[in-house]
Amino acid sequence: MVKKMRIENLCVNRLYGDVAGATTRGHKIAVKGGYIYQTFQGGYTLTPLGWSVVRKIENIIREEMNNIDGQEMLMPVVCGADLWKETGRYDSMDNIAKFKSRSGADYVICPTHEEVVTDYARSVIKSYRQMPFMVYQIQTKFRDELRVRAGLIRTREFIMKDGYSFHETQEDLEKYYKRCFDAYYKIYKRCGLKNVTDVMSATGDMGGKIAHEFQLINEMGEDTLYICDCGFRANKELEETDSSVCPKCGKQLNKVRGIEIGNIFQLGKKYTDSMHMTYTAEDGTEKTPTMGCYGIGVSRVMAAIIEESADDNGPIWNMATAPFTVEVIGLVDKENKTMPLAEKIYNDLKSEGIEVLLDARDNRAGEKFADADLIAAPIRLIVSTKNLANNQIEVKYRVNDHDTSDLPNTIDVNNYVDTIKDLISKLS
RNA sequence: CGGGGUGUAGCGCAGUCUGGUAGCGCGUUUGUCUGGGGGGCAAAAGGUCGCGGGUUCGAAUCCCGCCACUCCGACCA
Repeated sequence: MVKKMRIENLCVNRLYGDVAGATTRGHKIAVKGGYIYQTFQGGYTLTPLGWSVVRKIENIIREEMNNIDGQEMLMPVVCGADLWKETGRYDSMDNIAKFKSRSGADYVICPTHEEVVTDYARSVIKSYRQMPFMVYQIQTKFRDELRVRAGLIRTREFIMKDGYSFHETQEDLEKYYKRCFDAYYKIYKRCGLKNVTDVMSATGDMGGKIAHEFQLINEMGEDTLYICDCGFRANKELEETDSSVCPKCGKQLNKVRGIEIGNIFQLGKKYTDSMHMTYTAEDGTEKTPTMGCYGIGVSRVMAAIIEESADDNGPIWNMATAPFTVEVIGLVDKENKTMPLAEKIYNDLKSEGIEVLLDARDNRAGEKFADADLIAAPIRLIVSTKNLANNQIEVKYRVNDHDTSDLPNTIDVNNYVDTIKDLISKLS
């Protein structure tokens, strides 16, 4: 899936002026850069640019989930109401969108998939030998939230990675829970998120006893976190009692804002009990498995990256998440030497399997640079008469997870492919 | 769902109070000059002024109803 594109054909609308209704920096940039387009209140179209970022985040998540033995699958978005009535959540959850078919049957648009996955698992699992296992999916969810906020930070429709594990014992669940916990930190790091922490959280609609949220500490966050020097960390819902004192050590709690970018739960037997999922244990008796679930708001992660890493001109991706690896900009010259060379570099990089964007428009430099900042390819090549006079191509970097001070500012016009491949690996 | 706000050209807005033939900036198209951080000049295209009803000789403007969007709150990946 090698992506290459001329900028004028990229079906994305970058804005010049103000973005009406955007309250956070990240929301503004996401709209201004043309990553997202609001289709309705709480529902965004991911443009070719935004979707390519989301796909990269998804693939990072896939790799890390597969690394902890997760098995990817896909469940239906819409579900008959029966499964939800089995657990009682059809009536107890407020944000389920419900509708009736023409024949009058009740349906829900799944806000999460515990019921659906448990129904599947109980049809598959007969023996203790089949456990433990974890299945996950990356899929669109819909929650009829009362209020939306800040672009992709809080929407009604969103993309979520949801994983579900099944175990014989609480000990085994806890062991796996820890593996997943660690995998989450790897995911966020690979996505380029920096200020991530975990807090104990309330279990809410999901049920169970133990739950953790992964939070990006950021002023724009809608969650309030309480953090203590002794290591105690909790979110507001859990720690709403005497909010100023740590329940562990008695010291003063620090209050910070966070964007929730993941949530994991030790569910216990809430679903397996109510949905009568059993297996035959080693001793021959029928037993009920215990369960964990693991969510990441994928589209929200993209929003969180922009919220955390951006300058006044646009987002700052890393190599793993940027929509293009390299952008080649040809600056107009009278002799018409720069554009043919820009085209050649573009084609050469393309055939090397590098995701590359070409800006060879007959526009002024300022506009091209502004667009480049919004698209934010980590490596920017500028072909101009100025540097061509010395047989050089200028190179600029847009990353914040690597020191680029030792990297070259120009590249020899006769040997750019190897140099660029080397730069890509250095910045990855 | 409560309380505010807004709907006028692709985007951002003025005009509404005080009714009288639809405006500005940016973008788009054409020409031209320019050419390293969103440039200049000239011309052109583009609107049932959110929708429905009412008042009036005449409604973007006044009245009634509806819808959408948005901000703050309650709710949550």
